[in-house]
This record gives sequence, C-alpha cells and structure tokens, in this order.
Amino acid sequence: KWCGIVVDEGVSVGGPHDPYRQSERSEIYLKYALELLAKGDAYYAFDTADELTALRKEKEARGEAFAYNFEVRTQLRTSLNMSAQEVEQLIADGTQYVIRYKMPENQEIVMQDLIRGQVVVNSSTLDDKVLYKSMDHLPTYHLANIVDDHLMEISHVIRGEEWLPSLPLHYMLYHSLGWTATQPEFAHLPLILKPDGKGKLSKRDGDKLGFAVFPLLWQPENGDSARGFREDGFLPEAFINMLALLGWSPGDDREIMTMDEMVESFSLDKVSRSGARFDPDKARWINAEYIHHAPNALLAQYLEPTLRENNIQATDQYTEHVCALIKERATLITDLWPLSKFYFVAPTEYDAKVVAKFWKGDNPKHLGEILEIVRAMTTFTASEMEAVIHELIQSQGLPMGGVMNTLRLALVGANMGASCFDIMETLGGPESVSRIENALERLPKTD
RNA sequence: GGCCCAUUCGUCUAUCGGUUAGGACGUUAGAUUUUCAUUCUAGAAAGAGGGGUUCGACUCCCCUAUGGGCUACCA
Repeated sequence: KWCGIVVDEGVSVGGPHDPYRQSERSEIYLKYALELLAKGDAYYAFDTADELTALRKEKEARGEAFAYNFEVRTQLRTSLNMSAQEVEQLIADGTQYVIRYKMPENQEIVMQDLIRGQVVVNSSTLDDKVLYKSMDHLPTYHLANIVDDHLMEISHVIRGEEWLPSLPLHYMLYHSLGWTATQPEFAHLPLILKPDGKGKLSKRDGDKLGFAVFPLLWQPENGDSARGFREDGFLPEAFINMLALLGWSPGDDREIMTMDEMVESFSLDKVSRSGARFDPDKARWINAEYIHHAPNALLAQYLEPTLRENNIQATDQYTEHVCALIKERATLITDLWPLSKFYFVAPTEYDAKVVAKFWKGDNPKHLGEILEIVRAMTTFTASEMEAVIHELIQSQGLPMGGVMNTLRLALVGANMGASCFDIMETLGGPESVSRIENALERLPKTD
C-alpha cells in the first residue's frame, strides 16, 4: 500500500497503482458519471451558469435560500423532465451540460469519522452537486476523489474539517457506485486558525500577519511571493514539531520530540476536535529549543553561506566553535550571523549607548592595563586570562562591571556575546590585542 | 439564512464520572550572571451559561450562547 497526499489543486495522481494515464482520465470519470446516470442516481443539467445565478438572485431577493435540490431540479432544464431523444439531440448539437448527482429526499445518512465519531445528516438538506462538466471534460473534486480513491484502494482519507460537509455526498457516491464495502475510513482534522482567532489560516494571509504560512518561500507565476518558515530561520525539524502539536498531543507532557518519537506516539484518536490557533511565540520557542540542542557542525553549515557572501575565510573548526558559543542566544537560524559577526570581523563602530555608559572615567585607562597584560602573555586560554585579569581587578579594587564591559566594548563593539575570556580565547591573542588598540585609538579620550 | 463541527488558564493542551483540574508558550516576581542570552525557583491564570442523568460531572444528555467550517460548473 502507498500513501497519497493531495495538496490543494490536485486530483490525486501517480503512485505504483495509478490506474490511468493523463489522456485517459476524463474518459474514466465520464464512464462512472454515466454509470450513475444509467442507475438513475444522476442526471444531465443543461442550464447555464447565467440562468442559475438569475434564479439564485431571484430566490435570495425573496429571502429564500437557494439550493439546487429536489425541489428546484424539476423546474430547470434537466434530463429529468425531457425525453431521452431530446437529451441525445441536445448533446449531439454540442449543448454544454453538466452531470449532477440526484440527491435522494429525506434520507438519514449515517457516517463514521475517526476523530468525530458518528455524524448524521438528512439528505434533504443537501443539494445536487455537479460531478462532471462537458465544458472542460473534467470531473469535480467529488467524483474524482471517490473514483481515484476507489481505484487506488485508498484505506484512509485524512483531510481538513472544511471537507466534513461534503462527506454525506461522498458516502452517497460510494453507495451509488456500489463501493461501500471497500470505501475508505475518514478522518477530518481540525483547522489551523489565525493567531487572532478570526478564521482559518490560509495561504492568502501570506506575510500580512507578520509570520510565514508556507514552509518554504512561495513564488507563484503571477509574481506574488510569500516568505517561508525556512527563510524566516526555522529548522525543518522544529517546524514539523510545531505543526504536529497543533491539534495533536502525545497524551503526556512531551513537547519536543524527534520525528521517530512522533511517529511512534501518533494516533488519530489523540487528535483534538477543535481548531487550533497558531501561536508564533510558541513556534519560536520550539525553534530555539532545537537550535540550543543542535550539533555545532549543523549550525555551522547554516552559517556557512552567509560567511561566503561576506567573503569571510574561516575553518570549519573555528565556525563550529563560534556556533557553540552563540547557539544558546539564538532563536532563529537568521540570528546566527548577527550574533556571530564579531567573531569574524573586528568592530568598525561602537554602540553609542554602551560607549556612553562605560567609556568614561578610568575605564579606558584600565583597558590600557589589560592591553599590556594580554600583550605580555604567550598563551591565550580563557582560564589564564581570567586569572590574570581578575587579579588586576582585585589587587587594585576596580569595579568589575566597569572594567569588563569596557573590555567587551573593545572586543565586540556592543553589549552582547559570551564571556569576555571565551571571546578572547576564540579570537586569539593578536586579534584581541589589535581590537583593544583600535578601541583606545578610535574612541575619544576621557579624563 | 440553512446545514455541519466545536467549546478546560490569554494561547496550545492533559483529564476518557470521584484530581488541591496537570504540563508548555506567554506573562509577573526572584536567583544566577562582566553584557546579551541561557538556566533555575516561585506566582497569577481555566472547565461559556442554564437545565437534566447520577451518591457524585470538566467528563454523559438537552437547550442557549459563542467560535469555526460549508453552502461554486474551486479544491
């Protein structure tokens, strides 16, 4: 058995059991539509779209709901009120037609849904759906769905809740075609709702809400484009984990799970019945968890293209080491570069707020003393530097915060990053010395 | 309007008749910290409303309210 996933505009295709080729498709659908016709479960309708909208408007103007049902079908130009010859003549003349399902009157349709249990609908509330159109020789979704799934021996139909109202029709179709014994089981999944709770999340929402709705950048031919979660800096594993938790839970407190764990724990009866609102904050948190626990080599791979764009030469080992230092500060993959830039490029400017706060009093003087100490060192491990610089601070009774933040300003240009000693060890002695010299040279003198 | 589905902290959810209604995100307060983060601790925060059934209901049934979906010769 195989699994077919039908996304949006697709009549399901492909797979090892695909029973028809493209060129034969419409004939196959027509064949089954005609079979329904022969059984009296369907009929030809010759009314035009214009005629229909006219009738619809007329009804609505009177405050009546319009439905193409058992009441109105006799008032329209259909094969139900024509002789067989008339019908044949119309078709022979090339009159466009549509084949509609003849929904029976007042019949309780009892359905089973794997998530919602039993659902009962009276057929009188349903209308006669179009199954096949002569105009383009194409079936509608309803016919195509039933025919395809039957021929492909589909065992489970798992789709969004928006399809639940069509389920009675599909049941009737399986019934009329005589396929009830092998009809698939159905599960209607809850919808993903917008964060503000106003309606289901759809692709048209694009960037409007400040986050992606596509996994990947979406660029249709009409020139539109919508960003994707990948471009926004989400890891594929985190994205899937986030999606899995929308409308499903493993039943215990686990939230961060590998694909294998999710596959292992998944079952349709743990899928919730109500729509789930997408929460961008939680999505970001999940992604952050994945980044914090990601192997450094993987993160280095994500960072690599940006390094190349900026003409930065660095060994894999160095990049991985940098990733180890920054990853717990990152929420998105796109944070990696801003967080790591100073490990690759010396600061060219200094954060004005930090300068205002720390580049004053004796701080620059103490930075000069640190410079001398670092210059004199022959090895540059974080622990050695920590030892000597703390010694300086303690012996002279200097303010820890002032001294260290001034050093950080010189090394990073801002108030961010790992421990100053880790930064210096990573940069190495000569680079650290050069950055301190730069700061002393370029920042204004103080008294 | 009609039909269908749903309803536990702000959000995602656990609970499958008896619990101090649990967890997570977010939020608040505190601790750690040379910065930014991380991490840790603590707190506030929920069964839509009304009827039943039952010894007992968040859990089962009905009504109402609210939310969502569908109501195309789209999927």
